[in-house]
Amino acid sequence: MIRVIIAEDQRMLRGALGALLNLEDDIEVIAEVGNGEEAFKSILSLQPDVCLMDIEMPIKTGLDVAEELKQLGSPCKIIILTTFARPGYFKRAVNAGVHGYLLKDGPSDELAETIRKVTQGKREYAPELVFGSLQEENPLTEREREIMKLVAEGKTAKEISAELFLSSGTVRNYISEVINKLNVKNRIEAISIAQEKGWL
Amino acid sequence: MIRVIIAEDQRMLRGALGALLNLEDDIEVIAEVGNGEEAFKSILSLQPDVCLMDIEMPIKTGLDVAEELKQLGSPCKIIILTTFARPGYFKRAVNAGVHGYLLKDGPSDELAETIRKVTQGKREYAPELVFGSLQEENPLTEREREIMKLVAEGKTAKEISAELFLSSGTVRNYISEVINKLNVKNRIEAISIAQEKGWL
DNA sequence: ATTTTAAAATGACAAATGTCACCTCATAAT
DNA sequence: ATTATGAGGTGACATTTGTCATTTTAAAAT
Repeated sequence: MIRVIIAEDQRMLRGALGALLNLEDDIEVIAEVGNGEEAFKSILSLQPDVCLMDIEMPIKTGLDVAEELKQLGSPCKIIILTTFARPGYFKRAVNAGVHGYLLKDGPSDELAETIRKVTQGKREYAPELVFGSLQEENPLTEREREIMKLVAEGKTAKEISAELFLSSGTVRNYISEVINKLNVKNRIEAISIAQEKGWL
Repeated sequence: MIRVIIAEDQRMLRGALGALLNLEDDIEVIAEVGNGEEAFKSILSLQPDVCLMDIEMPIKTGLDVAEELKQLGSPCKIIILTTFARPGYFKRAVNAGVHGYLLKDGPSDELAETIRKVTQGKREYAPELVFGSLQEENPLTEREREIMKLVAEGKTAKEISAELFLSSGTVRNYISEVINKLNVKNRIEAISIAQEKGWL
């Protein structure tokens, strides 16, 4: 019997996946949790074979949990299940030694099969990620992201400069640089693109 | 036997819900589709009793579909299933005569029960929406929304004026009016607020 | 028939934005 | 010791943006 924990903050999906997996004779869902911290705790206490884990969850992300478990040398196999095909996420997940990385856009009927493979030590990654077409790498520096987030809230260069203890000229230089990098014509388009790609 | 169609663009959730509902003896999932247009077509051709429908889907939103079906006088009961508790969405849904409005954050085990109630003509709305703050109404006119959508893409007043056959001064007047209505200081903040409230 | 209202336009003005060339300073690399 | 490199800065300039008062026109409302 393969013992599984599901960590996913959207209740409807969590419940549905639980029901779906419980249909399989060789799989048993022993817990369903809604945030990263609970996931971490219940993996330690219940010692499941596999944890199906979302990335964006309250308190701790799934990647945080995976990294901490790796440090502790936990034998629990992690399968990341997320909406996001961002290369940054994927890279971090692979480094954290996760055994699977699936997309919520993928088919639900292969899920059980993936769980079985993973318990045998195999690894399974969504083909979209392994082959090309991974979303572009975030080209913005930390500082640029920080500033663009404030820009996206509608703050002016002057306000941002006061908040970050810079001159307003410097802020405008940063924004200008971002506009240039993203190859767009103004800050609003830059916001629009950056948000769409998840770079913000 | 209650015949159900599921319209949801996230495959994993769609598949899992399908499996979940097929467990019930009195419910049969006769189709699963991934966008609004397919949903519309298959409701007309397959004549299901109930359609479980997401709002944000490719091509057509679930609300668009619900409204068109109402016009045609379709007997199919619609249950909206969405992440978003926006009052604008909810109100539009009620006006379109939908029989249910559930949140993806809600429990999955009441889903089958809701479907049964709805087929009996009852209506079921997520309590978060019925009680508590069905807050602010969208204060923007059709024209203002149209312009703000373009503004949010980073288009300049001049570009928008060319696209809508207006003068750029008029466009700026509209934007100014929106900024005033939303009580913010510039177009970017206006975008930020309007998107947050789902007014866009 | 007259008044209201809404959509669209104009012109003028101050403020904010985007660009660019060039400067300073500290730290890392050679 | 010298050279990049990167974070931060300045000043100048042309555009764009935001505001406002005022006008025109057509469609509704009275």
